[in-house]
Amino acid sequence: MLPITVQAEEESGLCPVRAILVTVTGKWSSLILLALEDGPQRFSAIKRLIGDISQRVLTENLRALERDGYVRREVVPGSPIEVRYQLTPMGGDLLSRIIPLVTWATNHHAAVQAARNRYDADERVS
Amino acid sequence: MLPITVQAEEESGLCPVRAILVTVTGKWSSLILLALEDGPQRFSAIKRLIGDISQRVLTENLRALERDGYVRREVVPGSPIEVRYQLTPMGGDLLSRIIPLVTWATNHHAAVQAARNRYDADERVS
DNA sequence: CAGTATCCTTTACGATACTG
DNA sequence: CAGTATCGTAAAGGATACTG
Repeated sequence: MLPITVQAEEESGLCPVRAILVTVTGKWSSLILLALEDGPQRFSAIKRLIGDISQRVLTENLRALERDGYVRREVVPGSPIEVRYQLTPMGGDLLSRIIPLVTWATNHHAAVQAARNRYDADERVS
Repeated sequence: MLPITVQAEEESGLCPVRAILVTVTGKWSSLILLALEDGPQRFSAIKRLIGDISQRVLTENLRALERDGYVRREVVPGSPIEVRYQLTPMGGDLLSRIIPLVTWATNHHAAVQAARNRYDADERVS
């Protein structure tokens, strides 16, 4: 096993590593980080890239990512105003560990789908 | 940007890669996979390793992981019965992409905590 | 444009009790 | 031991309307 505490610490909330993973492994976080891979993007561009995320939830997630230091938010004054989001160095570093996972998923989604179909077929019988 | 569809496909549900990521990036999945890193474990051992997961939720998550082909469930008859869970080759392969992320989190949790403190302090002022 | 505010539904989860 | 069943709570998320 890795030298990390899988188990949460009872006294002081969560194991610090768990505290990071909770954010990173959220439903939207990795997708948002991915959307910033090629450089800064405006709010609306990120929303368009992901597609099925609501404005409210995107804002929430961007704030959480900003809070953790993965993303920087920059307001360009004007009317209408423009807000750019970009990866910080730490965010880029994190993304470089997420990308292998996404690549893996790209290469294995057929195998996973097959496994699901097999499982569901067996379920139907039993 | 990577050659994957960040955006969901409107017609047929989700982009297949997204369909994998939803499971993989769940709150518990990576922890369960991690608990199986060193070899097969019984249900109760996994539960003890993670600590703060309820029996119901652990069962649910193990079933999902089994369905996707990452984990194999094996019942050893007897009384009381024993159920072993172990990684499949595909599950082990997936875990090898998750571990760098966990290692990264281990090495950066202090920096993230500092970023959070900074952000929260600024919030208090504004 | 980039949010905020509000409402409402869905999902995830924990706790507890029970069983082969 | 390894579940299943049931209940209740809390968090996540979608939809819509409104604003500097």
